[in-house]
Amino acid sequence: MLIFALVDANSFYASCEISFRPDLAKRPVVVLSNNDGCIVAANQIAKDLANQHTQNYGSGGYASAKPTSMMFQPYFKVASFLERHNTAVFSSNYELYGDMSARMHRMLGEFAAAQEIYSIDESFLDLTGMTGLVGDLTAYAQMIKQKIHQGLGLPVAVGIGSSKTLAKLANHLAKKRVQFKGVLDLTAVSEDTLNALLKQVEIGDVWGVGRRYADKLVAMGIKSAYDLKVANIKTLRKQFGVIMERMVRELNGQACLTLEMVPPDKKQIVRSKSFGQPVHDLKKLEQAVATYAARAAEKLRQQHGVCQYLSVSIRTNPFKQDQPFYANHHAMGLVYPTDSTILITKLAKRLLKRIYQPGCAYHKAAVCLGEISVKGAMQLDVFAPDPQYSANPKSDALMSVMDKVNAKFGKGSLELASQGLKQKEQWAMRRAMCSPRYTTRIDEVMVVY
DNA sequence: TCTGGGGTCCTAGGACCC
DNA sequence: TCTGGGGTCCTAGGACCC
Repeated sequence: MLIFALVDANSFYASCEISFRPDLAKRPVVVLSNNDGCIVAANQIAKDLANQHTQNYGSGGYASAKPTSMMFQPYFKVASFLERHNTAVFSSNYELYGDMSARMHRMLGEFAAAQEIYSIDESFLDLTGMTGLVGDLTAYAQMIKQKIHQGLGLPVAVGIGSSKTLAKLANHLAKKRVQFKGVLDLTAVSEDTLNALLKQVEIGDVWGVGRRYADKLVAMGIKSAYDLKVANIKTLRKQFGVIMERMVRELNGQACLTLEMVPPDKKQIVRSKSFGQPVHDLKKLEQAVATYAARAAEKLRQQHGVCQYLSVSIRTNPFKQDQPFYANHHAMGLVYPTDSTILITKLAKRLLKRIYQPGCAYHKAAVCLGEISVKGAMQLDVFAPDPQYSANPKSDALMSVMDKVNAKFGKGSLELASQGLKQKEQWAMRRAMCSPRYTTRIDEVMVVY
């Protein structure tokens, strides 16, 4: 039997801050998002406080699957309430959290042969076959928990199960029920006990069940994790697809998901941020977009990628009822995939100009790089869409075609030409450029596009 | 006054090809 | 009765995660 452990830090951002300020341990602590917009982390004391006073500020505008009444509240709505209760409030410090996260994951990696770093504050560990080495897994997990606390001052909970979904679920219970003292090993309990525990977990708290699925499942009479475990797998498969089938199997202890020890490269890199103040001016918008583009390009180069798709979006504040709402985005494919900051920022600015409307109070901008591949592979892909041309992708003939295009229409004209083209049209253009049949018709190709 | 910033996967249907 | 059939690519939309 496979055995997975999920180690998850409690209220990670808040705990990081508390770690350096032990005097805060007995006070409510919250951490705010970018521009101090809303609450993204709250320690247990703050959460309890909020639960007692939910009616004071309602459930908030964010549709979160599993809302804790405190999380994602706009800060301004709860600021005075928090102040009355002597809450410590922090702006987010992502460098600190990133550093603490790296330390925690490094430490956790020491406790198992295999580790998957699942998120900033969660690791899956492979504990399969460890009982012979370490004996009781609950005791082992308690030891892990204590080491992390001693080393970093971070409280963590450990859930153990025979599938990732069960480990997640065990972690959830370990955090919620004080009697487990932060550790629950579902592989060590009897079937009856396991089922009794699953009955106590709301369907929406199962990993992979968001609000939409939860609503639908409840309507079908599936209200708890146990209900899902024993539900008819074929019916669910038909109605929800393969994801739900997998969840049912995982709940039954059949591991369908494996540990991913090497994080895959990103398929898409996004940099988006709301502004502290409304921005009207194109120049200022350009600055922001150029910065985001440069950061995204940096990230792209870190994974040795090149992007083939670029999009820029801007919007006004959707919460401002008294102002007209405007949101738009524009995308382009790049005939030459690139990781160049200069080119990417330049093209991003060009896209921005297409969607910018004077007179709007902009609130947010974003840059997205997509269709990312490893450098060498993408070159081949782009220069040789047909196998018959792939023998020598950088053949003299091809290069001369490109030289010819650039000479005739100016450097960068290919990017310009491909703006707004559909994927298919781009391929057609590339094929046209690569194919000896078309080399004499470059002028036509460029004119057409 | 003041409302986050990232990501992934699956599916259905249409276009197109042979 | 039954009006071809199989395959791929692309896109949009819907769901989820932290």
